[in-house]
Amino acid sequence: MSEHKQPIQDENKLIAVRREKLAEIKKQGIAYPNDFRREHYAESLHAEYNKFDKETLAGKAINVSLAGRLMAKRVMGKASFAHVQDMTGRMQLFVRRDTLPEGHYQTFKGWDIGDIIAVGGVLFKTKTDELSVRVSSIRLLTKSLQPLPEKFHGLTDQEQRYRQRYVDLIMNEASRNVFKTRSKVVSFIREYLVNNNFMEVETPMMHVIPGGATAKPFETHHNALDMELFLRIAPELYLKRLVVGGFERVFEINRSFRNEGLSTRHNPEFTMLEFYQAYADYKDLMDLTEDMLRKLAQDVLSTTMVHYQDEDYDLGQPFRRMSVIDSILHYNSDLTVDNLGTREAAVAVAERLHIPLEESYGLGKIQIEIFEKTVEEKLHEPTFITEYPTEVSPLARRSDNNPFVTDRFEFFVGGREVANGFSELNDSEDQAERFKQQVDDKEAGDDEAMRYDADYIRALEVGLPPTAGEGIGIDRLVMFLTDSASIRDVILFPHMRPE
RNA sequence: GGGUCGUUAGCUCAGCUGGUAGAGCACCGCACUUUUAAUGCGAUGGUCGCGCGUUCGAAUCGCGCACGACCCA
Repeated sequence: MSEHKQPIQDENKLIAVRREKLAEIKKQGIAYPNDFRREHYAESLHAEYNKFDKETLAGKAINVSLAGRLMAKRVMGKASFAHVQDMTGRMQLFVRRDTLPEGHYQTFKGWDIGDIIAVGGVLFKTKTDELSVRVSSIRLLTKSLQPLPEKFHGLTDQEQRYRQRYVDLIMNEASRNVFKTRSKVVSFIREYLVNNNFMEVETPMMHVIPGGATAKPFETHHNALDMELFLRIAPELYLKRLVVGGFERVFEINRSFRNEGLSTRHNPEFTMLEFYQAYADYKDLMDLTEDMLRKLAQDVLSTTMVHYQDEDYDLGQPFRRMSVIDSILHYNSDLTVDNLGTREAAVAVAERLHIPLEESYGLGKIQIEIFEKTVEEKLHEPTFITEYPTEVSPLARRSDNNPFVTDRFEFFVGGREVANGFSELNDSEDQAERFKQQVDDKEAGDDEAMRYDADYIRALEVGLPPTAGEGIGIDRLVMFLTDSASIRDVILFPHMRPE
């Protein structure tokens, strides 16, 4: 965004009035003091003292000091009520001329909604039994120049909520709660994995060869080295190098970047958990995922029942498990195994479903197209889908029973993909062949196909122990747990076009 | 990329078949010592997203553009 400072004559009158007040404050001394130290928070005061009745509370004479944003102000002549909001909640203030030093009440009356203030006083309960502070000292710490949205409707305009998230967070408790939940989700997962002997690591965000997923990368340039670099599309290949190095359980929670369209489910930068466990297979990870998500919900929501977009989901029940083929047959009663058994038959099915196909698509890719078109959105209850075709799984280990498919699963809930895991391909020769196939696809015009990563092959040649790995989209998981319809609602600063 | 809807005061929104731009809240002034969307009285506040066109006259009709929301691919 360009310079956003506006000429004074363009400012509206509300801001002009506040700027005049600020000028007056500056004239009188330090306008932005930073010597106040608070001792209390709204939420803990409510938790501790709401239970006492008026008389008991008065007898205790609890002195408190609070700071926060002035959110409401009701002046009734020589006394006023106000609400101050801190990071934990709100507290009502009872401000009387006669209990403040000379002149302070008059000053207070000139303050605006949105100003940051500090107060000191004694707790009491009003005649409606609301815990409040009888204010005996009051200071302005930061003058707010921008008027906040109207108190009743608040800020409802989606665009402004995303662009001015700071205002959204001031005005909308629901929005604050989403991001508090998000923070808890990440903390819980970190703790869960660390408790299971996983080690948190950080791997490069800027890649010479973008790998670990099929997606279009963002390109950038290193000036000193004069070379092209890519923002990572996944950390996968580096994390497996670490397993080669002997860190047998590693995880990373961080951003990846994909140069794709924006939608309610896609932001160009998004947060992924990836973790890798040696001497484990994809079934072990399904078990881990199920256990982790169940405990996550219990920890973060205090229940395994999740309400998402008008439906209830119970993460306490065992998660369903079915193969790609079985799921297609389950949701397409008109199809049989034979309809999916050969490329010709599958093409016929796809064409009937109006799925656009490319010449290069093999049977496995076509099966997945049919799966995505007819099954994915119907996978509401928690479900693991397994046996993904090798053709669409260039980094996954082939199944011992059927080399057409891999030891892979994806996890769906609420009709959305949330996790993707598999037994890792640790046969360096097979991996080299698969990279070559990807390179061929790329040359044939698939700009999402992977590149050949020779160092990764060398690492596999050093020897990757039998390992399983998984990625979980944190944004989508948080959407599910916070009943958010759009990924923008769970990203503090979602990508927007410049104003 | 396609479709639908939206953009009017700081915020939330009205504004009919084209005829001088409205409300509530906020803000400013006055009154008010237990209010909580405080109340009462008074005043102020607009590039109607941007551009072009039709018209005597456009917030309103048409075309284009920008930004956003939702749906579809």
